[in-house]
Order: sequence, then C-alpha cells, then structure tokens
Amino acid sequence: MKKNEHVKINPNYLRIWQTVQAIPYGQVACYGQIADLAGLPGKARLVGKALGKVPDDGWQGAKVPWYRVINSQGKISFPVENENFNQQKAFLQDEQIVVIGSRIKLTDFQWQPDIAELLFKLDF
DNA sequence: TAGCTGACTCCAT
DNA sequence: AATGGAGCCAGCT
Repeated sequence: MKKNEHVKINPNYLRIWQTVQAIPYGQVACYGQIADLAGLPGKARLVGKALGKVPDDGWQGAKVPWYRVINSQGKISFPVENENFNQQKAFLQDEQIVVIGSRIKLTDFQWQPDIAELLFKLDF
C-alpha cells in the first residue's frame, strides 16, 4: 500500500505524540508522566508503544522528541550499548543533559509542566 | 477470540 | 545502585 490515507492511527498515539512535543529542550519526562498528561493515566506502556511508531518526518509539522522520554527510575529504557540506546543518549547529551551510564538525574532534568498552560496548549 | 508481549511501575531485597 | 517479581493493559498475532 502506497497511500496511508486508509491507515487508521490510534487516536491515543496522537495525544501522546502531541504531549511529547511539549517537553522543553534540555528536559526529560517519564513514560507514566506523559501518560498522565495525555489523559491516559496508568498507561505508561502505551507511551512506549506510541513512541515506537513516531513518524520519522514528525507530526503536524514538528518533530517528536521521543528521546526526551525515559523511565521512572531516571534511566534510558533500552538495553545498554544497543543502537537505540546510543542514539537516545547522544541526543540527550546534545541538549546538555548529563547522562551517566544509562542514568539521568530527574531532580535536575525532569520536566515540571504548568498544568493550566499545558492543557490550553494541548487542547484536549 | 485468546494468549502473548513489552521503549512501564512499584515494592522488596 | 542493581535485581527480581508481581501487577498492569492496550496492541498485536
């Protein structure tokens, strides 16, 4: 199939991608945090699924910074030295985020969104 | 339809 | 800090 016009995209993925786009440069968020902000509490694993399907060319004209999402323990959720792991780590370090091994200090880099502002921006 | 899977979390060691 | 187990739940086969 060449065209994707009849390919149905899970609407939850769209909300997740949009929420991830709101993570500021130089900061990170957890899977569960994104799920909550996207209005999908308890569905952290779905966030991982959605990120695995992020369009390479971005969504709605903007890139989706999937690499700014890590797990609740402050670690990159790919096996160490795996190709994806290395790419994610490199992207994060490019944003001045300190990554030690697979670990990032959440106390220093975790995104603390202003809920009111975010809800307005995301328009759910 | 019924299992299986996993870019998760939480809690105990 | 690292490791393991149980719970979790939408998607996928």
